[in-house]
Amino acid sequence: MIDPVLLRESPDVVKRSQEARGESPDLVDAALEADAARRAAISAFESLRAEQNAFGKTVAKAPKEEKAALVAQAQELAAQVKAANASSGEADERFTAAIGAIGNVVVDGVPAGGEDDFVLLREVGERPTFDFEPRDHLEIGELLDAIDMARGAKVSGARFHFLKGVGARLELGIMNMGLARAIDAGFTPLITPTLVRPEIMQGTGFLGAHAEEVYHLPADDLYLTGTSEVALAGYHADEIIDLSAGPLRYAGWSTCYRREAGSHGKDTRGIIRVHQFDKLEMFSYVDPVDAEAEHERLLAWQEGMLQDLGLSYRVIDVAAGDLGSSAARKFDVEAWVPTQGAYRELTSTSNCTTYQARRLDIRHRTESGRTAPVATLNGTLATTRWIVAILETHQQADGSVVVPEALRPYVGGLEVLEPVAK
RNA sequence: GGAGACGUCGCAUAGUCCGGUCGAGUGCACCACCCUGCUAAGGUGGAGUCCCCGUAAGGGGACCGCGGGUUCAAAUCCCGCCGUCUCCGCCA
Repeated sequence: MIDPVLLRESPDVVKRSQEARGESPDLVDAALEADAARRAAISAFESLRAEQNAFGKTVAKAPKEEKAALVAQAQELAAQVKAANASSGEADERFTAAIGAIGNVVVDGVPAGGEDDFVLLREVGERPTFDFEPRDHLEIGELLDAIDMARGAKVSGARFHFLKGVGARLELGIMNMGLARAIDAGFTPLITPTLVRPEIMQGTGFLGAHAEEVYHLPADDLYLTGTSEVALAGYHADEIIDLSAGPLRYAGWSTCYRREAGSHGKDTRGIIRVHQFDKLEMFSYVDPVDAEAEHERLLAWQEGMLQDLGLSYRVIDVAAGDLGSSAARKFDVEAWVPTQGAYRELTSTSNCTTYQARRLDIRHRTESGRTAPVATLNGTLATTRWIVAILETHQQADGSVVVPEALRPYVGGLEVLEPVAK
């Protein structure tokens, strides 16, 4: 949730952000009213409670014979307190709902508008050209006996796949390459739970507009995570963490599960969009003043990976209307996919400022000794989908694929992936 | 799966049977000062988190795993949930 103090003192800032997102600025006024109502209700309850507490002490000290009369008086007060407590609780719930409906205040400079209103920051690397008809990633994957969609569907249904042989090695290689770099950069590796409790899923904001995307196990009331960000953010929930030595950085390794509920018929071929994949995710807890700088650092680490894998890509500053509710700014790095003649998202990095931390109650101690919410940021360092860009970019006429040099140490020194005769 | 124990202010604990004098004692750790002069001891004081009112000083409220209930009043009684531990069984 956003900072209630900002809401109260600078509602115009919040309204502008809502407008940039294409969402209603009226939510801001509604939240302000709910805030005023909540505070009035709290005050009413607290003064009654103070009276009751004082009265309770006189009852306790009173001699036995006077107690009965005092207790009778106290009963009236108790009923009032109970009612006031209930209405302050309701007012608080209404306020929480009202402020929770407001998305994070976007960072200055984020383009307004929707999906197509992103700002292109840069294009890096030569787009590959071929003197033969390039094959798409699935065709190559099948030639290499690396990707098996048919058996994935047989065993688990549509949008499930097997990675086999060099396919499996390629995925582990990318993930391990990312992990090695993350460790070099000071990240602590973390293999995370992929089933989480409702409050963690809620706290990270994934049960909002995109709740349909999330697998739920009703028998145990647990959610399957679509990214390790969920567990990584929940890791320090309800804690006061120490940032005096700099950011806390984690590299989360996990399988991710997504229902892809709203994307029937989209990207049905191959492993671009699947229900289950693996991902290595960077996650930083930082002092809010350092958040934008950390965002640039996460982006730089991502770009370093793409560059060393020899991929052509562009970086976009995602428009406000296309941000999740927690993100104040998001950069996507999209790789060129030759057979689609398009850039496809390989990584995404979001600066959630204090929005997520406030909901999960993650704080640090400031220099003055007070507590304050931290900022959280996340960014992809490797996922299954990268295989698409790697196979297509580095393919050769005979169906073989050259392994980028930087990746070779992570796939047992393989230099070229050769088609398998069936 | 069966049986039982436990969850208190950083850590360790007292308090819970017999509800009010307990937002809560003690030890350790911590911070400030004093004393002393040495790799330590002693003394005094301070210190939790969150919210509301207030420019501030200050005042008020909530918090004893979480959520309900009983009561004028709950750390203490009742119920549910979560978690930890022990034993038995079962399966790796």
